[in-house]
Amino acid sequence: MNTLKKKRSKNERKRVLDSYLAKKQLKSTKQRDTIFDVFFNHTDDHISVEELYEIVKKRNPKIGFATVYRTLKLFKECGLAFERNFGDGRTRYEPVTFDGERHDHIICIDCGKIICFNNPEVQVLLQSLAKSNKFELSNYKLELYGNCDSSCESQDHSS
Amino acid sequence: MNTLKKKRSKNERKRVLDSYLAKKQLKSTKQRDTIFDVFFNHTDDHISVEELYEIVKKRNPKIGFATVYRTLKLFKECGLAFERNFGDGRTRYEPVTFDGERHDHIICIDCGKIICFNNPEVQVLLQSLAKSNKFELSNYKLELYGNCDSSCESQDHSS
DNA sequence: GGTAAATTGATAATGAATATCAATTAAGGT
DNA sequence: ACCTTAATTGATATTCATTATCAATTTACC
Repeated sequence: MNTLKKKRSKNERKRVLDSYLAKKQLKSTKQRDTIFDVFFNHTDDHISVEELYEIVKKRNPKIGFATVYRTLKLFKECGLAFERNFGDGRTRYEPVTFDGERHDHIICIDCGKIICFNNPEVQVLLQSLAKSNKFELSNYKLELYGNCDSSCESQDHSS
Repeated sequence: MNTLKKKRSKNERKRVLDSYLAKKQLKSTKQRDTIFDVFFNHTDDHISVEELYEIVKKRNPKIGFATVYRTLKLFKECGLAFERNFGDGRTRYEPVTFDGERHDHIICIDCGKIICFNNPEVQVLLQSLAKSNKFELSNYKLELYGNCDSSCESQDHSS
């Protein structure tokens, strides 16, 4: 089931990309296909451009990093990827998920424990909030910070 | 009333800064005072370092931009300023407000326009969400990304 | 296959942020 | 007020991520 779902959204993504390329009179290339595969099959969220470049290079060492930059920007333009900036000075990208598969995080300030949650109520509220400000919501970033109950001082979250 | 409030939080901030300087054995300087005044009296939220530097320079042309960078970092360290990264590659700072005046942002992907909003409903919902995950919520980060209605392609957010 | 236009990859260039370092300045003791 | 020490400043150089440039290559369409 999980596999099926993955495959389906991969096809959906491919369609989105292809239709965007057609619309903008851009071309389908091997490099874009490779980067597409690597990016959307990568399990980690929010990968940095350089990390992605390193993986892509293993598949095809001839691909330059400028192309990776350009392609991620392309994915972003057609709504397939989201750009994130944490505090470390490098841009990260994450796949935009379809049909409510998104999740957000609660992070414990003391021990670094991270809990994922998926709350439709939040999504509805934010949607309407954007609308009342005349925005078409396409994504959002939400992180909760606080303290978890358990005695959690001992853990570390430095990476 | 508004003026009173401003004055009070300014004094509170001054106290926070002074006690931090004392604790860390740092020194009080004219440059820091100038930047302090300009930053906390500036009406715009989330000012970029360069924007702030331009204003500071008018008061004291001898202050270098490195000092502005360093001082904003200092404000951040002692909890007086938030560091924010929107998508435009430059770091922005905003004063940390006291007594629940927090606000969040909607950012236009195309033109970079930023709208602030303060929605109690969101805060209540997130509070209960944290609680149901056995977390004591102490802060959160929320940014909405989307497209604003107006023909925003023509706008520019680079300066 | 041929042609026009988009794409690529290597490299140069940009731009924000930080490091360096000699000169200056603040703070505390005398 | 002076002295001493250590922090600070400002000018400049440097780093590092990202973007621009451009000749060579590749794609799409006829």
